[in-house]
Amino acid sequence: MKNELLSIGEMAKINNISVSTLRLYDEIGLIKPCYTDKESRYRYYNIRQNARLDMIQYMKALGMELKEIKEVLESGDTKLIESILIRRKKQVKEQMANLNLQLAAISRTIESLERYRKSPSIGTITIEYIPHRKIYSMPTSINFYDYGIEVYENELKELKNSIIKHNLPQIYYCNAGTTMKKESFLEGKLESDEIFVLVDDNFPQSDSIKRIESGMYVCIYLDSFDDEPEYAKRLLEYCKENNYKIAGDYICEVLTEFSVFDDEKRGMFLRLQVPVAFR
Amino acid sequence: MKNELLSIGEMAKINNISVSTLRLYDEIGLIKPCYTDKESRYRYYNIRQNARLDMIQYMKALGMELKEIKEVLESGDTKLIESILIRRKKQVKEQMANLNLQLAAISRTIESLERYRKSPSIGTITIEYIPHRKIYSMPTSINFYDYGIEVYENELKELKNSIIKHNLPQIYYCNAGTTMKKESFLEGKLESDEIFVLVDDNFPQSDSIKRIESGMYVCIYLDSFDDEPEYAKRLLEYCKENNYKIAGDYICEVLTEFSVFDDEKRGMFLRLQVPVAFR
DNA sequence: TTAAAACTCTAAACCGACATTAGAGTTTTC
DNA sequence: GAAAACTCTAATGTCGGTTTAGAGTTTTAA
Repeated sequence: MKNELLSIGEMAKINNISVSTLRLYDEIGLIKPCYTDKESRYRYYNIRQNARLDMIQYMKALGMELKEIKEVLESGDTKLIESILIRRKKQVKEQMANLNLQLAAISRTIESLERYRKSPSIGTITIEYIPHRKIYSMPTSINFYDYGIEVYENELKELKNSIIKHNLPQIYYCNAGTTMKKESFLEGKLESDEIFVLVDDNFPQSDSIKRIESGMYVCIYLDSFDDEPEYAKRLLEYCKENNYKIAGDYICEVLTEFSVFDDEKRGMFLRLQVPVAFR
Repeated sequence: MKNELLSIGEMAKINNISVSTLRLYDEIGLIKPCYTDKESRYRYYNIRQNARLDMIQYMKALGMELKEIKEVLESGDTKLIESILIRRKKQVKEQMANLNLQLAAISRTIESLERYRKSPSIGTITIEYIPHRKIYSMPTSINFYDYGIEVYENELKELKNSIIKHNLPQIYYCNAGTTMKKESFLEGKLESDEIFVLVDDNFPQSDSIKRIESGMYVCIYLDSFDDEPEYAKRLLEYCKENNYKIAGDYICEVLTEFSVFDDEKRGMFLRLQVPVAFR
């Protein structure tokens, strides 16, 4: 085999890279053809240049930027590569943590959509066992039942900002809800107590994390916040009629939220629930 | 709290988003301000629009593209979201697998650089225990010792292409090496047998994967392929002088490769090695 | 030798999801 | 009423390429 020159196409082919990428690398000075015809401006490479191209591709595979690769190749400084790689390692770890959260959130969302499709119709009352849950919560500063949706939106924003401020993963910001003290519920008053988002075990521990115990709940389904007062009343009446003993605080839980139908209103699927004791 | 209008800046602030992003979303029709002043063209939002913006941010956090989000919001089709999310889930899993390989490769590279800095000087002969290794290998079709570096480069390319063709992770393409039969080595001939890359346990099983057993090796260090014949000879002589019994095939291993100093030659750190038996 | 096929050239535009900038106009605050 | 703070549009930059158009060059086959 002779010391042949390779055209850009040949060089591209044996290196599994595109011709335009090779031209780009020439342009930014990452790897220059060993010979360029002065007339035709055709680029010609040498098979020995594969070494450099391999190195470039390897560093790219490690996630380094072209600028960094160029710097490293120009300086010939192994300390520089090392510092870049150490930085990159941290980055990759962060990315992986993010992807993990994302994957969990995607799964939750798909499940939530499935549940939505198979859920009972509006107004249905059920008695369900609900496993324990974890919530990230904040006490409400105003009783939004006395005001409109705007106040609720504000409270929700504050909850979200609190998550952001504490550098916690924002991806749980679906499946929100509110609670109300058992006493208020029993009196038929609507008094918000706290606002929350459901989180899972991946969520970092903090003071704002509470556990809602598992148990039997009497539930009613609805699809708009506006109807909450009416449906909460129905729920209470149902419990009284059946002599169920209410064992804890009332929860209004967003099962699915897709404001896809209306620009301004939250398109929702809600479940109001109170724990009941049978003994 | 009144039904106030929010300026773009206020809207941006409460939603932890930039003003320019809000303008972009307006432009592409993802979320339009509920009112635009006809004179000043100032944009004004309503706090109830947070619902839609939240939804957008949530879908973005799930890794959906703006185009997809727009489609979903416009169609109001939960089936569409689901199909997008299922696709996305696969994507995320692939990305995670890639990042895992990348992380391992970065660690290997950092280690390799460290080793390079602490390694014995060129020509040093050592007797080392080397743990077992796994290699992805191909028999050489030409004895490149009889030809130049070009032939070696070609063989290396073929090995790489074989990895690509079989859809195996390319990131192992560092730490290459060659082997030679024990008999050839003993006769002082240089006859390449196979060319390989070192892989780890993450690498998928295949017919081309071989195991090199752990054991005691007599090694010599060098920094250029050109010197291999001479150093291989020294290694053989050393073994003979000390009456070491050569117990297996000769290996030429690239410990560190950084062609950062020279455009055309592989800047390398090599270790020639033969297993020896003491009993 | 010549025509066709295959290749290569430069320069510019495109991708996505924004960020930035310039220069002009508007609203709020003091 | 002035200054500060905000907002507007339109254009440009970011990264790592890919694509395209239109022109020129090299190789292949007849």
